[in-house]
This record gives sequence, C-alpha cells and structure tokens, in this order.
Amino acid sequence: MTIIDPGRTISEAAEATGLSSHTLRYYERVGLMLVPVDRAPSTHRRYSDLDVRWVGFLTKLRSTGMPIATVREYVELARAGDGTSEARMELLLRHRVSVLAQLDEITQSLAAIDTKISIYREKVDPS
Amino acid sequence: MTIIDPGRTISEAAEATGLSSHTLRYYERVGLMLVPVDRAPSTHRRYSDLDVRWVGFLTKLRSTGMPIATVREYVELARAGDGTSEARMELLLRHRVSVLAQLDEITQSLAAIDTKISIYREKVDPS
DNA sequence: GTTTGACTTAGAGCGCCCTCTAAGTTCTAG
DNA sequence: CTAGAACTTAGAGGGCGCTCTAAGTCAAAC
Repeated sequence: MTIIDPGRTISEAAEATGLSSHTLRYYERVGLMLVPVDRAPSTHRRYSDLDVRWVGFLTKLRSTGMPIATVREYVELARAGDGTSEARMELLLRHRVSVLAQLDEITQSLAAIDTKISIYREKVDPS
Repeated sequence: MTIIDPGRTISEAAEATGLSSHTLRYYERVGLMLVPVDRAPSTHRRYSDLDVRWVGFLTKLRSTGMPIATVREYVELARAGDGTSEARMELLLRHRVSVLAQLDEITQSLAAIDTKISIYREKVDPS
C-alpha cells in the first residue's frame, strides 16, 4: 500500500521555506527546481517534502551569494545524473572558498565597526 | 609652515580604495562623502588621506550590507556635528546586530554546504 | 605645440533578483 | 449554490547599485 502524499500548496510551501509564492514560481521558472513541481488535477502546484527540502538547500546557496545562474548549473548537473557527482562537488568546493572569503571580509569589517563604536562609547560616556 | 597635500587624483584614489573612479564619483554624488572632495584649479578631484580613509570605512559598512541610504543617514549625522555622537553610535550598534545575524546565517549555510560536500566525497571516493 | 590619455558633467543604461499585475480558473466555507 | 480567497499564466515593473556614454576640458610627455 502506498500513501500518496497530497503535497503542499504554494502558500504552504512559501510559509515553510520563508520565500514568497511569487519567488517560488520564479525559481521554478528559471530552472532552479530539480524537477518540475507536481500539479493537482486543478493544475495547482503541490510541493513535496523533497521539493521543500531542496528549496531549503538552494536558499542556503543563495544566502551565501551564489548567483542564480550558478545554482542553475548545479541543478543541471544534478539532473544529469550520478556521473556528475564529482563536478557538483567541485562546484560546491569552489563556492566554499568564496564563502570563507565572505566570512573573513565581514569579520574584518565588523572589527572596524566595533572600533568605531568603542570610540563613540568613549565620547558619549567617558566613564 | 604648512605643506599643502596636493592629494590624489581620482584614479589614484580608485587604486587605493579598490573602487572604480565611476563608483567614487557616484558615492560623492549620492552624498556619501563627509565633505565634498577638494578640487585642483583644473576642477579635477583631489582626494586627501582623510577622504581615502573615509571611503575605506564606508566600504566596510557597504560590504556588511548597509544600504546606501543608511550610510547617508550616518554621514548626515556626522556632518551635523558632535551632538550626534550618540545617534551615530546607535546606528552602528543596530547595524552590528545585523552583521552578527549575517555571520550566523552564512555560518549555518556553510555547514549545510559542507555536509553536502562530504556526501559527494563519500560517493566519489568511498575510501 | 601637439598628441594621448585622464578628467569633467549629466544622464542613460544595465544586471540581478525579485515583485507585482491582469485576467482568468479553482478551491473552501457557509 | 455562492462568495471570496487562493491559484494559474505571461509578462511588465521596480529597487538597488553601480557602470557606462557623450561631449567636452585638461594634463603630461615628447
């Protein structure tokens, strides 16, 4: 016996992912979904748990500054099957380097901001 | 005796700050400089060390995601004089919170990416 | 003095990533 | 059965932050 998961509506998926329905449709349109989202007989989208989890991961790629075009490259590799595992890994490794650089830059900027703040603190309350 | 610093040309300032000349003019135009940049008799801009250092700091605000409009607010407070120290400090403190949140989000995304990478590593080279 | 490249301005254009609109269909509650 | 909310599409619109263009002036090297 197979229980067919009816899936979530787009607004439930939006709720679950923190994106808007508009953005979910947009992501699908530009080829960021691994697979076209299922449809109810009414043509309304039905998001599976897998879809939602994938959107979660792609949001992590996006939030670390991966351009949509690169996410799409990654997705296309993934769709091409198991033979592309190494290429996908390398893409993520390259991205990883850029994420580390971001962390470094932000951390350095934070230090400069903190220095400024401490100067103001002196000025405002020279205890 | 006062030695008048001739200042740097815009392209020297660009070199020094890592921004383009276009961007330096743009920043000035939208009100991000503390003071209008000096001019040579020829009307060409001459950037002082202070200008360059200020651009350095504003780049740190920008690179941590502070919108130009907020940088401008900060600049306007600074131009308004010493009485605004506390307001400037508070603006930076609010920004600091958002920078910490960014660091946190990026760090979490990095962890997810690393997890994916390790899965691929298993698949590619199941030593 | 002349050439070559850097500089000036105002304003247009662009790339990215959504975000919204319009017009129509479907679902849900009462 | 009906009202109203949610969904659909294709495509337009918008915000942000640059980035470039055009037409002209100026500087530095020869």
